[in-house]
Amino acid sequence: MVTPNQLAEVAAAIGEPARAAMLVALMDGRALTAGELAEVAAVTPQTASGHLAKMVAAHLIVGEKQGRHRYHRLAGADVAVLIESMMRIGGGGPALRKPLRVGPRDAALRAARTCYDHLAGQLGVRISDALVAMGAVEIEGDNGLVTRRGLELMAEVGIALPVHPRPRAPRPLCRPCLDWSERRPHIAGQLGAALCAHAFERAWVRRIGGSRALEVTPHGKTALREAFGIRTDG
Amino acid sequence: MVTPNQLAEVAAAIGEPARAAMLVALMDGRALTAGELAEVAAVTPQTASGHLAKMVAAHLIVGEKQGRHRYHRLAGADVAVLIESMMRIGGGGPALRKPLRVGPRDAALRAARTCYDHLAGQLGVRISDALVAMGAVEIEGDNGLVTRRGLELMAEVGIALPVHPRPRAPRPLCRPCLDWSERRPHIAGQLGAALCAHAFERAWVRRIGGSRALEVTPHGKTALREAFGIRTDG
DNA sequence: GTGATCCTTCGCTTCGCACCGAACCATCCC
DNA sequence: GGGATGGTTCGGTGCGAAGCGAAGGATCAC
Repeated sequence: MVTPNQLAEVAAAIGEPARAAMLVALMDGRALTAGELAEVAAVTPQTASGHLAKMVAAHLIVGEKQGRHRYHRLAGADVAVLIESMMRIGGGGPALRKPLRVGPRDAALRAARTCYDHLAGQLGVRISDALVAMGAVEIEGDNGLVTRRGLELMAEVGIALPVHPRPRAPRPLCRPCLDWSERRPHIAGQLGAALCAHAFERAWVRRIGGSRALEVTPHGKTALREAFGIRTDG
Repeated sequence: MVTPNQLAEVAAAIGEPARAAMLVALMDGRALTAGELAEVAAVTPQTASGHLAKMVAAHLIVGEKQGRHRYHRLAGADVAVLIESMMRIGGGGPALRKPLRVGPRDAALRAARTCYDHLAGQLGVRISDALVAMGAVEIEGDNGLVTRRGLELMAEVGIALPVHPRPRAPRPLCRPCLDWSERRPHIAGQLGAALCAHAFERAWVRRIGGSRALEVTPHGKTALREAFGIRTDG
């Protein structure tokens, strides 16, 4: 039998403006402190503490204590895609009224953004397409895998991946994630996270105004073309 | 800029036990009257009326007046997959604790069920695979299309589809829908709905105890093998 | 027409919970 | 040690919403 009450609990944990604001702030995959989350939600620290406890109990976020700070992040990519699909229903209007014009209206968000811990938007999809075309990864339906050639390529570029990629690992090496705006898969999983981290470390991309939107740096344009043959102008 | 408040509105519209129960009852794609929904939610009709109005305002369901009855159904397949993914988070526990064992625990639900208005579960995925193998449909990422050969095949089997399948129609002819338990795409859209309706009309399948779970009838096993070459025993 | 059924609107009560002030732990810095 | 900073716990207040009873359309059956 299914569970209507559990459904209500999860939804109720999201359905409050302050908590929703916190979740949106966590959508980029970063871990934020309780105080920072209190600020983005415009509530006092003690109120935020209660909200965070509720969301942890609902398995939406996880908290980790570090010194006198407590960092919170989304419990998983599942939560991120859940929230994105909810925003699509709420923002884009009903599917029956306006079937077109899905995705964020902000052009910058459509061009490039982070989705949980990996790259999304046109940039994410282009990288994904390029890796498929190069035979580095294979994507079929809901499953994805990194080929031997892909492992070599990542090593060349300098992206570290686990040496023994076990199947059925706690976190898959490569997993397709449906892109919100492009409606096509981009690469998530450990490979997606590693690519994203690498892009930040080498300053291929940087956040626009601390948001989820990204811009590709001039140096990044060159590096992306050399590494994966991707054109990012246009 | 993104919209935390719209997110909260949608979630709040789901996050109440009575409303969640109604949505779960509508998950099979049928349209239920306000009175029936009041019963499944265990509230009085006047309370249910208020709940239904809220969910209509949140674009989760749509209401249609017929005589003195008012039928309500989910606003779209988007809503159905949203609710399924929410139940996955709430029911299966956090993704970090038990990464395996996704999908409904009920074996019958895994085998065959309805998802909104089309077939899902092993049965749905097998039909989808068979149609792809026969060249009747093509699925690529988030897009799907019915080939000329597929139209011929449907005509042979006796499944009616719109004669002029316009691209960008208000509802796509064929759309892949990620299967909850199988984690692979099955066929939704108008073709998926037509297939499901046909399977019910010809008594290929029937509901188990009025739930979303389906069983394939002996006659259905034969018909599915003849029409699409699908084995349903095992 | 009259009665019955289905649904909605109105008024009211009650309960939950978001919010903050104050006080209380934990940790870091000096 | 003392002080400062980040978080949490504890009461208490107030708003909002879920719930039902009663009354009011709307539609069908006769």
